[in-house]
Amino acid sequence: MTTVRGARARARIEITAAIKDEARTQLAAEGAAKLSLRAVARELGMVSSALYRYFPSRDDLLTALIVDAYDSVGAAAEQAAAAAEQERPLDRWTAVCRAVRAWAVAHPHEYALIYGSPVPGYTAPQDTIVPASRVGLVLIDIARRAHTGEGVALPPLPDDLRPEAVRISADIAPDLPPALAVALVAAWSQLFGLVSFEVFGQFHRVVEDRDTFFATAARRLGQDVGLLPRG
Amino acid sequence: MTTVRGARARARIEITAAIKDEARTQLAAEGAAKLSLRAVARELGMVSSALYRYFPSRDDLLTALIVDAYDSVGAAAEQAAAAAEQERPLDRWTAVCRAVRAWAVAHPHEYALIYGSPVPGYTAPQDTIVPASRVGLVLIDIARRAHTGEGVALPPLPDDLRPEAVRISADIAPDLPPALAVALVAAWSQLFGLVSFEVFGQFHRVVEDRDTFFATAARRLGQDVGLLPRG
DNA sequence: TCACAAGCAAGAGCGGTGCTCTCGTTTCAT
DNA sequence: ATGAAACGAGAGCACCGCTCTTGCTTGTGA
Repeated sequence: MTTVRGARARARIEITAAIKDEARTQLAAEGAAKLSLRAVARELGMVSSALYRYFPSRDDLLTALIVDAYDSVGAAAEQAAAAAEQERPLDRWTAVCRAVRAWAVAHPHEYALIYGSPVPGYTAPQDTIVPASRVGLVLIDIARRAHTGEGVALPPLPDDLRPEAVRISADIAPDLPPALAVALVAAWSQLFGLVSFEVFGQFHRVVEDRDTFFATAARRLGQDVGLLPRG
Repeated sequence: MTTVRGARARARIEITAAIKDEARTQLAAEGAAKLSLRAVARELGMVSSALYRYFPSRDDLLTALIVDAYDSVGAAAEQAAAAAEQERPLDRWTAVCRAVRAWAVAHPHEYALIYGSPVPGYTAPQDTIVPASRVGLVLIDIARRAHTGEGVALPPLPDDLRPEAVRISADIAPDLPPALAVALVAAWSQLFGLVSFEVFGQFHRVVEDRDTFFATAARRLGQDVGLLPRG
């Protein structure tokens, strides 16, 4: 069995969670740059060296927070998709986009952790790869159901992009046409361009009514992947 | 006259430049997080406290680097636009996009400084606002010349977005129709979504032939702001 | 059951950081 | 020429990530 063996193991789980919680609090308050292991330990009433029993280094703590953040935004996207189950593909698409944006606005520092400049080294740890794909999978699924349902309308693929489009399609969604796969990847990154500019303040004194602006932009993004505007 | 008054003022300019150069070197080598004032001073053969005569704090040094980076990518965009002077608007658009991407790939850490997570506090210093708009101005100018020339083709503006579109248009380009202004802002942010995902590694094991992928995506972005594909 | 290994908290300490303050010295303007 | 401003050097403060050692506690296998 994989049940908790005893008080020791249970305590370890609880303390690990408490460390991550406190770290998230400091992250939200001051940002990733000022997140300090010593301050976390201090706040938890333990000495800093004790914290290294749970996370081998500061970067490992950050990696754990990154994984959690990916899972959190991924769950938000999945939940939005499920809630819009009965709606038309384009409406489900925008619902998911808005959920991602809402999560980002609510957790700006966690968003910065996963979609801002890579903070630790330069290569993402292996643990983060799967959680990082959850939002993308939701978007792919919406497109897939539109494709097998009422169909999608896409412009033709340029000749020089066809080999790469075939490769991308094989990698992320072998059942979808290459033109759709490549449009999805582009829309995926452009969605986070919209969100990043809002969260990182590039829209300051440019866009005011960001809700409405984003809703329209997200809808056009959905049309760019071929989702049809109306019956 | 504003000429240099003496050896002292000349030395100050040179030392300030040397500090920024060395800081940029360390930035390119290790990233913004590991940029250390002491290390910069050490490398320049001066003591760390002397460096504070030139930059009041580490954040001020970073701000100076941010301004320079904005100017650098802005100059690259303007240069690309000038080089494509005679081409059709859509081709000039993609030329500018490719120049921005090329700059970002060549200077990933400087790119991260300006389009990644805000590193110092949360509000951008006043000095950065004007340089930050240079790329945007280039894109606006391309659209303006297309608009007053062969025209642009844009989908209708949703009713609920019209007030905000009018506001944006008045802010950034009063001579352009609101629908065009709002499309420009969206495309602007989406362009940096594409670039950020590539520079920050989100395309790892997803997109391989990034040159071709980006070229097509940038071209479609140009069409999204109404630039016409062919005569 | 009990000894032993593993897990754990605590403390001291190392090298590094941003930043401040003081103290002579050099440069410039009056 | 003299006084003010700018400057470089050094010491020092508080904090950081991280390591090592020292005892104590917990769980386990003989």
